[in-house]
Amino acid sequence: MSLDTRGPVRSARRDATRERVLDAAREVFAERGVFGATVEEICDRAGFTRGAFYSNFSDKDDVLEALIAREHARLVAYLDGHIGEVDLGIGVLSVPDGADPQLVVGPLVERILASVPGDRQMSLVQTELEIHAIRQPAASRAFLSADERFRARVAAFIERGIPLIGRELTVSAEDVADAAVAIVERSVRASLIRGEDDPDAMARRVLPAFILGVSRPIGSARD
Amino acid sequence: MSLDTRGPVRSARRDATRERVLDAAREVFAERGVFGATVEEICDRAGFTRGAFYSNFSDKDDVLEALIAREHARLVAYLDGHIGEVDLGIGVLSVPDGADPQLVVGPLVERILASVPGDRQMSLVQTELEIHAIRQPAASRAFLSADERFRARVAAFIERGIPLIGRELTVSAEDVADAAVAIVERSVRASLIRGEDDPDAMARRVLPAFILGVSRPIGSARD
DNA sequence: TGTATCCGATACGTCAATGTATCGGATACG
DNA sequence: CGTATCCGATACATTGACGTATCGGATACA
Repeated sequence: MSLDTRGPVRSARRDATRERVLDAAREVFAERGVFGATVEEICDRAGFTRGAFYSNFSDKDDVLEALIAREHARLVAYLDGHIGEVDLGIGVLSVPDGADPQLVVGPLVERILASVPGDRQMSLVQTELEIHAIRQPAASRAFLSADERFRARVAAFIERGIPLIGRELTVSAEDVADAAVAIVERSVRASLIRGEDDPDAMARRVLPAFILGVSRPIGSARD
Repeated sequence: MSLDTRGPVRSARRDATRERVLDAAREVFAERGVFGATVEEICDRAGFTRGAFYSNFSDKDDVLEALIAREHARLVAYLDGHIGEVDLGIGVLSVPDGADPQLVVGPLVERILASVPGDRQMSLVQTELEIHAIRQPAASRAFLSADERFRARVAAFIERGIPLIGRELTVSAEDVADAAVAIVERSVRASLIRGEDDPDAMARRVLPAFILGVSRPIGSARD
């Protein structure tokens, strides 16, 4: 009469095949879109038959949910890791009072961009998950709250970072986060569309000016 | 032995049903994605049977191509019309030398945003067409060049507009165009995801600061 | 080593979507 | 008013994707 608290089944083998299926699902969702993806193609790419799939997931929506969770977890882990690094960077950069702000912001942007994954599949999956959330809000609660937390994290980072370069925001950190993310994402997508090599090129050129535009030197209050 | 120069068949009736099919295709591509869309659903929404469809288009790729062309034509027409209006607006706004730039840029941004269509279906279709171009570059030459021309037009508008408010760009007009479009698009999508009412809210708050950030008063040259 | 359990593979029925071939009503035209 | 043409509807064969039921090899454990 063991209590048997097992919810979803657990085993090394099972976890491994779930991972392989999720990897494949990521590819297929990226290339074909959520609705265009077929269970069959996911299985092919994973090197399994559909038997394996249905033994691990109930249907396409189920993998989608699992994938959203995994993507979010990865993204946050990635951010946390690299934003840690960036924080260190800012410490190193710390501002000689009255220095040219361009010269401070440039390297900072450089560091941040270097820590952002800008590959094709990432871009496609994120976009696909986002527009799926617009199409099917009910089916994407997970994405919604994940997105919210991601945004909060970026905003918090900005809020902490700006004072470290001797400035203060003139626009809410959330809005700055949204806009900055928008610029980076579009930079990546534009480079993919136009077949350019450096995904961050546009962001690198624009972000410094943007950051200066939404902030002012500490103490120079207007309004 | 009439020369018979007719390329694609033309008739009022034919054109009308093609339009209805294209409208339906737009809906379905928006809601299901290009790969997820089925000819059947397009026909259902258009109120036709598949017979009508195959009499007018050879397959899904064919409608897609036609839709890309139509969307681009519409967008450009829309831009031309409304950018004309905005030009007038700038004339009216023209700057009292040395005025607070915020006060000049704010209303300008307001005008521009008012002339941007930010509805759900537009946002979904544009995004879908864009990521389809990334997935299938070969199949999307049309979108590619259309996108290029659109971008050039926005850049040209910015290049003309900035001096009219007494400033000059410190970043290329193309980059500013890319980033501004990115911000507006994300503003719309974010409001859709979060179920907010005003699609342009974020853009309205951020764009003025952005524009000031990528420009400087004429004559205040640095570098 | 023997045995129970797990889990991926195989096989099957079902259904939806495709594209073609054909039909028939409407429209254009003499 | 009659006839030819156009074009959307109908019918059909085919394919591919789905989900279930079942089988059998591998792994875990005594």
